[in-house]
Amino acid sequence: MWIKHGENTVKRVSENNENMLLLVNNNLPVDNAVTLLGNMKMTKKEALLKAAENKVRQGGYSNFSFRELANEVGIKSASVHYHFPTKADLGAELAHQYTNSFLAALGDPANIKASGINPIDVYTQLFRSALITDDKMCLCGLLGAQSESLPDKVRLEVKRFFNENLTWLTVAHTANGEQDPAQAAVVTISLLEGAMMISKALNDHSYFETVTQ
Amino acid sequence: MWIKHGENTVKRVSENNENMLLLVNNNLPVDNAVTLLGNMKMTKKEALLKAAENKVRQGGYSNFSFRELANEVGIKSASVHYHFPTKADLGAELAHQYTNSFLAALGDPANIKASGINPIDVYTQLFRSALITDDKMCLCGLLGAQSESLPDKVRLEVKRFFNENLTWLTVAHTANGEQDPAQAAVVTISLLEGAMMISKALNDHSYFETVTQ
DNA sequence: TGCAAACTACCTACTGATAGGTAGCTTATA
DNA sequence: TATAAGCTACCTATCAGTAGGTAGTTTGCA
Repeated sequence: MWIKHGENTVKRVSENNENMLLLVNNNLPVDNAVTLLGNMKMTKKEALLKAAENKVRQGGYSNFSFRELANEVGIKSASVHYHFPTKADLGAELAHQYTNSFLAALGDPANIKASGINPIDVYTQLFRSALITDDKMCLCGLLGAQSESLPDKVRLEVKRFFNENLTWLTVAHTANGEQDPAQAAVVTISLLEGAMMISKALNDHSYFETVTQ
Repeated sequence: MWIKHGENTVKRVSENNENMLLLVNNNLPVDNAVTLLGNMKMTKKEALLKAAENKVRQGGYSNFSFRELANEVGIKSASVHYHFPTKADLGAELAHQYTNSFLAALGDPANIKASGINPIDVYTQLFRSALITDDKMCLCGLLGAQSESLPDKVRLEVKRFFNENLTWLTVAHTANGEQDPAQAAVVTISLLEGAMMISKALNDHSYFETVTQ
């Protein structure tokens, strides 16, 4: 079923899911076909990653399957392999993008400090919103804990998350005039990841607040 | 193959694993049949829990299967159900015993303080040996992080671990004359679990040492 | 004889993965 | 401008392997 709509073509993809509409912008490459999920516009690939993120942040790497993701996104499980050849590829790309988004949201610690704000407060706030807004663990925190059982390429991306975060925090603590910024960096990230873990385990965000206050 | 040996009967269990010997003490109830794993004497049930602990501390709750455990212990997967009706029962008992062993190893914080030792140092040392000696995560730390995806009875035991630990630490910090012992307790456990997570993720125990020094 | 602790033999559900096919679109060529 | 070739993003059908779990049976001891 095709509906012409200006420069776009809208197609109903799934018969048994009325919300699943494929919107093809005729000026865009086919590659950028987007899916309307409520108000969110995203490609199938993005939707798959988003669905996987939710699952992994609840129960770790083995908490998602190609079938589950496919059902949520409205395609068949075999088609997921078109976007991600193997599960490890999906996991690695997920951790990679998570790290990039995280760092982008943080911004430059020097600029933050220059504008009169403590970069450590910004860092803490990002962890807080990950826990409170999403009510979920840090993706790489959970994956880091189960590091030993991960495929190599996933473990490598998780390592990258922590190395990049330690670098950012070391710069931030240096800007704050800390005497041992590298140590302060490890303490900061340990405290936040740990507080997140306790809050999830006891199902009570106030533990996170107790630690960060 | 059975070998009489005094009051014991030794049986080779697995053909392709020469170390797997079943030692039945004829004076003990059959229930207490013990397995020789290297120098360790333990019942099949204990051996199953030990094998499960190793798996879970590497990759979480879904990182062990009845088949794997059975192979390691030298019985069939169906026989595991004799000791643990369901996987959730096994997981719950595992977390329960882990908590008990942990608390037993800690001892009484008041007694420790009375003998002139800082109980927080004892607590830190127990975490350190869990990480360094076993090269593994804290069982309940990993399970706590993936709390949302656990069966109810397992999640409950994990909660118990953290509640008991927070109680212990609050008593310890009170003995130390801390102004806010409850807050100090959450900070202590967050820091240690977090440091463990980072050390596992980056595969470098020195991060734990950096945090605890 | 009764019971603990295993066994054999299965089952259903689900896992990630592969092969081969197709509709609609784009690009290069004649 | 028409057509051939190739691409994207899916599809159906199927695979071997593994998951947890069950029913009924056997074994060796007390």
